[in-house]
Amino acid sequence: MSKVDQRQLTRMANLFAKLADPARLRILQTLRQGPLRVGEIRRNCHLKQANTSKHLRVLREAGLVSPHREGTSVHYAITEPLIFGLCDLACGTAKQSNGKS
Amino acid sequence: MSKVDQRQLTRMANLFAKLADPARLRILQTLRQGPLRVGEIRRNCHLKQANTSKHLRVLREAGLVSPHREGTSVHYAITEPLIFGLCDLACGTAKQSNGKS
DNA sequence: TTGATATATTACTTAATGGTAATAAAGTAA
DNA sequence: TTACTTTATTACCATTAAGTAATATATCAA
Repeated sequence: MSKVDQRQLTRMANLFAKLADPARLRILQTLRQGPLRVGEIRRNCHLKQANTSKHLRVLREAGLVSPHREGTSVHYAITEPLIFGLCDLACGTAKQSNGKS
Repeated sequence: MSKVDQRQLTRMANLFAKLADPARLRILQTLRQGPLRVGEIRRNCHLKQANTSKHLRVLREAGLVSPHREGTSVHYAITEPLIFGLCDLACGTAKQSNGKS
């Protein structure tokens, strides 16, 4: 990361922003085992229907997950497995670093 | 990351939130080479004085950097080098994943 | 067509955040 | 003490984002 320009910093910040939500992290964690329908995600994450849809949209527009219609339901799958490296690292790092935010 | 509870997800999300700002990423990148005074950080990152101070506070309260007074000036140093693993990973991941956020 | 189910979107409120100017506080020197 | 420098804080504005209820859309079945 010796030479990172402003655009790249902004892209990195945007990616971090997508991951800066417990609900979305939970969704990603849930999808880690494989694709799921929206309803399954919603139940697993204890989210309201509209809220689930909004979070999935954020992840979808960020290119982290992708939808696949199957009848009346829509399956979502991880499209960027690299993010789990980020999640795992953050999981370890966040264990002691408890900012008083 | 097989078993992550809600608290841990929140901690992870909080950490990601601290990194979800280009100015803060730039500050961290600047400090990567070694401690710097606030004024130097401010000039290097092209930030206003108050803004620099605010971002440093966020990073400080998150436990990512720590201050050290030396006369009238204050030096800031990285206290959690692990975050650079996150930054480097995000830097690589963010190159292609361009969400339209 | 109607009805039922699954998902997405809209409108709205509330809360959090970044940037800035002005001010305060801390340290040093004279 | 006063004056100067450096950093921190406050008050304010504008923007963004999360959660929710209501509505819309899509698909299939009868």
